[in-house]
Amino acid sequence: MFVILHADLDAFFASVEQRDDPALRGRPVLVGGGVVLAASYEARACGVRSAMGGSRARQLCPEAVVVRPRFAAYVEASRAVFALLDEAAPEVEQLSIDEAFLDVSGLEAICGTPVQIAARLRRDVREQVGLPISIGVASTKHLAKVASASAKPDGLLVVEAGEELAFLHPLAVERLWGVGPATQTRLNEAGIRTVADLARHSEHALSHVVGRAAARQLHALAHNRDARRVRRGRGRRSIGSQRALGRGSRSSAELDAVLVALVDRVTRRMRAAGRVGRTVVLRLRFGDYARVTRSRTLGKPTASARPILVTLRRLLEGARPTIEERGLTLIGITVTNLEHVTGGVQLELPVEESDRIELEATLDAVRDRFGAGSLTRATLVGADEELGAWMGPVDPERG
DNA sequence: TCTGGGGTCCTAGGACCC
DNA sequence: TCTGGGGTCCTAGGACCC
Repeated sequence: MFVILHADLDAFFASVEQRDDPALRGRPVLVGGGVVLAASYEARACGVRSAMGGSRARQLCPEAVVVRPRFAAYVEASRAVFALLDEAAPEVEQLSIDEAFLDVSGLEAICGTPVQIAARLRRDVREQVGLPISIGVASTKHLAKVASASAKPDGLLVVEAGEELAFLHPLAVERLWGVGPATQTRLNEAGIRTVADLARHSEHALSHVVGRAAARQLHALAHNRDARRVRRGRGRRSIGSQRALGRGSRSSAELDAVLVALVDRVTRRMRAAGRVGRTVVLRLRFGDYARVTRSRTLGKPTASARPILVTLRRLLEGARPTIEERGLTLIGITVTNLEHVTGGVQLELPVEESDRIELEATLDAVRDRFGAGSLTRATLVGADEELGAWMGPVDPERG
């Protein structure tokens, strides 16, 4: 039985602004003018939500103070919080700048009960970083995440062992992680409104409503089956950058300059991270807010600007008629199919028995010893062909 | 609701190979 | 000339998350 904490800073960017400027405390604060990146709880009381357009937000909450985002301050605050999280548990999985899972199983003798750990963490973050943080405690990741959302703002919610389904089933389906507007609409149209409704349907029946993969996930979650473990980051799968262009039309030279700047930014980040990528994606948004993507896969992975830029220019050229017709409001690029820069060592690990638990433990030990990003490829060579086929699902490439 | 900047994962069709 | 089944890779789009 596991005990998992989900820790989530409340209205993170807005809370940092209120911490650093006493004049903002107790007042509705919006971070970001064009689009709301974060809204303080005072602003949320008027109905403002993050990702809302700035004009709509000011209409709902005319007395709100709008501040410019200060990303450096948020990164700094996040680092300070994660330093405390890392002290609180051996296994910490960062989900985003303001959110993490902690595995506190088996720490009772040393650190106290999970509730004590969570309470201490909340106090430390408040006293040492000056920010409110909500924590959910439960036996699975998913439930801990739902619990922390229920605990907000500045709260602690524990779902006791044995009480999981009683907590989960009355909730509306959109409270589940992975159910957004589109899935919610489909489920509602099928008469499914609560998690209990979801639990009454078979996985097969759900697959007709939301597709196979989503059905499998929702069915499992509705029965509180979630075997995902807390683990340190796997390393990113893609690196990208984008730029909104506003309404006015741009010359080819201007568009090319934007493209060059984006390629420069992305390839710098790739080199800094020691990553190379094979697939280049051009992302465009038009005047009517329709979006398209165009992609090309290169012969070999790279992090240098030239081949990536040349590829993107060709893709952009292909889209020129549409751009001229509808106007362009956003250019984005993404490099995916990332690999780590090769070099380093190759290890050969003998596998004594055809036991995938053993093998996974061995791979985990390699990650622990050399870092999560160290393991880029595992080739399984068996004494007979059975082994390779049987071992396939282990999927060690995901290191 | 009139729209930022990052990401992740899934689906589906087509090309191509055996 | 017509016909299988399975697998992988690529491309495009969609949904979701913070």
